[in-house]
Amino acid sequence: MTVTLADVAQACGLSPSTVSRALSDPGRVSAQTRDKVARVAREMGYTPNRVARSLSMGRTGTIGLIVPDVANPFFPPIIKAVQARAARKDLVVVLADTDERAADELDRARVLSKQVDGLIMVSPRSPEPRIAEIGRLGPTVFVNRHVPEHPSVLIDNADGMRQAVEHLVALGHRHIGYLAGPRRSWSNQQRHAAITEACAQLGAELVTFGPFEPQVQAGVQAADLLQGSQATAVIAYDDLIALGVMARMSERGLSVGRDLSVMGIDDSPLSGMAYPTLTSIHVPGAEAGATAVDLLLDVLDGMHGEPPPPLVELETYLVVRSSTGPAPRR
Amino acid sequence: MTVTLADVAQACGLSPSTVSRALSDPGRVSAQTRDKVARVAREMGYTPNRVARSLSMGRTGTIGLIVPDVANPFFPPIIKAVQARAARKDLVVVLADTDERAADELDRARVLSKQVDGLIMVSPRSPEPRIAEIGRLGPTVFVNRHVPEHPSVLIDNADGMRQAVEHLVALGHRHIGYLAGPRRSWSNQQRHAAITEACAQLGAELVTFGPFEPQVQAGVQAADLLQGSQATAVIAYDDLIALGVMARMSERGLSVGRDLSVMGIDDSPLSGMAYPTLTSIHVPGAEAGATAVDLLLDVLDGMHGEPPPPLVELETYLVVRSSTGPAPRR
DNA sequence: AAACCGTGCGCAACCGCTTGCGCTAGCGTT
DNA sequence: AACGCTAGCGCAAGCGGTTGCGCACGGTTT
Repeated sequence: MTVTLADVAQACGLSPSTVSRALSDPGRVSAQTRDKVARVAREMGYTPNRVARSLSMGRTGTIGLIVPDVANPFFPPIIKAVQARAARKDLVVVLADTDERAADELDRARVLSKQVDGLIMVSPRSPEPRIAEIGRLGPTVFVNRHVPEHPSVLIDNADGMRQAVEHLVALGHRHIGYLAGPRRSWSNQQRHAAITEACAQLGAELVTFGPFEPQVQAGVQAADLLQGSQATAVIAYDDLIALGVMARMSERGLSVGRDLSVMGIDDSPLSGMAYPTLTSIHVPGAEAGATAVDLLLDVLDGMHGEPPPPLVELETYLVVRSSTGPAPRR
Repeated sequence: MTVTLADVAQACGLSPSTVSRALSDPGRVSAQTRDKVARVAREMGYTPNRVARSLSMGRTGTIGLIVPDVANPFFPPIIKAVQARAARKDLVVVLADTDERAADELDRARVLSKQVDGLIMVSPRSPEPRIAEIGRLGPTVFVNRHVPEHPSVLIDNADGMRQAVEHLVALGHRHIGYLAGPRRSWSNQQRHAAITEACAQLGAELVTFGPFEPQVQAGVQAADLLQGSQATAVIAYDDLIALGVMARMSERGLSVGRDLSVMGIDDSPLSGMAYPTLTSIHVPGAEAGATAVDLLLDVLDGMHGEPPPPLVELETYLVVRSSTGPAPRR
């Protein structure tokens, strides 16, 4: 049925070993042999069996990618970038979605780890010890979470949050709300801390609400909690929540950008399409994904000198749109 | 380092074959043996090597999923559903993104086909012969494209389009525009044909523009092409294009829903968040994804009776929001 | 008591490819 | 002319499981 290396070898009157070398490591065989093998292989329609190769080489040519929620618009660009970068390195990527269930992360990682060369964990929600266990499963790089002893690509949340607060303060806002993300989210912790600090330094008062799931629906709830608050501006943990807030506000007849300023984080493609367009902190997801692949490959290829675990931090920047405006007089 | 079946066997004083059976097919060994093996395996931290198993069984426990663009919001729900359904069947999914390049589909499919049990091709753009070739690579189910001799899950575009046109005609529109999707897109052809027919039957005049890529930016261009047209309402190939049109119209000071009615197709999560909210034809992406997995499994498991290639057609329905309204008087 | 049978395991081949090592032949040295 | 070296291949042993077949043993039939 399917043509194997042995078949080609027989057709060429050579041994399988030679054919193998001719195909994968030309230069170790004579020029004629190489050409002949190449020709016969093509004629016979030979395609190497990747599984067999994996078994004997101990390398699968596959990387695992685990994300909390494929449907959250923050992740697709990352997934896409990982896929693209991996593809050009002749790797395939297996994808797992934990549906925001932290408990599933370890399980999924366990399953995948047995058939991939390395793992990329994006925005993992698991508690510290469990994360460590995941790290022990095999070469792993973390995105959006700092894990000691492991390469990670992080977002410079501190800087982004500072820009956000500066922007609001410049517009005259003195009472700012933060709509927190999942309690277990590392980036939520980062963002919260950074905002707190920025507010303190810039003389704004901060009120925190939440935690909220990163979903539009949660933003809708959040909007109602804002009712009794002093806040004239809110920063949401992510664009989804921000969109929910805006939708609900508009529904209640309030004008976002005038009566209330709303900022998102991620600058997902949505932000430009919403109404009003959403001011957001741009987070370079695609870049993060590509970088993660690079780091992983560094670990896989260069088992040399054991360089200190690389830690890449990506810059963010503020994108001002129309959901933020001058603080209303009271 | 890593503990293998042989290690466990030795520790138990048994042969590898027995251990293998004890683990995968209890019932073929005595109760005591089964328990002992299970215990020792656990103690030693044995985890089967999936690659080795794949090689000897000829089954990888992996399915391939190829989509045109992960970043297009229509696809993530499908991906998520496929992943979820596969996971509960103990399958992992490898994902490939062709970035809307039809030419890449066959290549990616070739690569994946060698390490998966089956393939799911979502909205493939390749021309007929190439599709056939993909189908020959191994068990394949197609989503959003009808491929004879292969299981496919389709969207009942005809019905959806008819609903769309009926809606517009009921609002008094007599000149309708269709913003076509990629020429090679099967669903674009379907939709175009269905709209054409519906317009003919319902007495509306149809003008087609495009083709356009399924991107917001393309919608922006499309909006400008609409300028000189008679059309008082447009149906876009997908939500993205529709959103682009709306954005551009608003920018030009026109009121979508009054001056011009706009409809999308897909009813992606975006539609509810846009401004104005987008009337759209709901396409059950998640359901399609899950169904595709089921069909694929049918093919893989039941090599029995060779039932006629199943063809599942999913229903669509109209979701009226505020981007469509009565036709303006002229 | 002899023939018979089912249960529980082990043997060994195999899945398809990679790779360390050894052999051979042809070449250049001295 | 005898010898060492190297380029080019083949042998065979894995990689870690699965599985058809046969064997031994204790227990039933007659």
